[in-house]
Amino acid sequence: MPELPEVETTRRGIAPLVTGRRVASVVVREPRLRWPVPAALARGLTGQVIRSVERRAKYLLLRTAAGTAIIHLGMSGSLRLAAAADAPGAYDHVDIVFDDATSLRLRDPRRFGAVLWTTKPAEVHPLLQGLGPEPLDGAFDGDALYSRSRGRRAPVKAFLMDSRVVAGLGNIYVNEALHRAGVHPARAAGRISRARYAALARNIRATLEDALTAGGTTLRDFRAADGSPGYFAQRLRVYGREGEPCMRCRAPLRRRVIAQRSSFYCPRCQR
DNA sequence: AGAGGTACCTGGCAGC
DNA sequence: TGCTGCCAGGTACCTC
Repeated sequence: MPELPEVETTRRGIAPLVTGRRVASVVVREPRLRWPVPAALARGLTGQVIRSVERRAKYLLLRTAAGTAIIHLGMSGSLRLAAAADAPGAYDHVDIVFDDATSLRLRDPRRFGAVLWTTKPAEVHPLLQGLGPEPLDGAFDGDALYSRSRGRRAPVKAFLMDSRVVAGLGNIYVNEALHRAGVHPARAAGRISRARYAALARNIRATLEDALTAGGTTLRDFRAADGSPGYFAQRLRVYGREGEPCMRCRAPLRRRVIAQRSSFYCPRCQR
């Protein structure tokens, strides 16, 4: 579920609650996530103070003096602060317990998420190393997309979902940004002009910022760290709206699988 | 190098 | 009510 705005919403929710707190223990009830939760996580985190909570793409980074915990929410993960008396549920796989007995609790029914530990700078971790620019950074613009896209015949939708091209864009927001920019999702990435990539970059940024303002998108079960849902689902222009009229031109929206994922678009005003 | 397919795992929902 | 089949927000990894 979580794309960049949901991960960032989570980060903003937990950062003030865990920054400066000391880890007393780590409880791993189910280590079988995307990758096994390493024993080094508990060894490394215990006794450490959380210095900051940062985000790179869809990865959350809990930084300490000894190393960094890397957390990915996968498709169904969520994080919240649990009280000491709060009994864990069946999908509450990992608790990072603080010295006041509250804990940062990872819930992940589908277990596509991950919790890893690195003592090196997180930026050089294999999962983070090849990532493209952050779409909300000032440095991200259409030229970054244009120059990488030359010669690429893959659909622009697949191109934009490649985290080496731009970090953190998932299926929902790619659909939305392409609609806003008037670009057809199946168009070959290498056959889009510099000017249109500039518009696309602007619309990627605007879409993500709007979603952040709304607290993310709750389609099924996304919840922010405080349990509140995201309200961006009501503002989605194309995602999940097959057959409904395009908000711009009233033509019926279509759904089609592109790059193995559902794509929603307007056949009239996306070219 | 790039493109396309597969795999991981489980819940929710539509349709019968 | 219960069963079946389909669908899902991510992404590493494999092959061609």
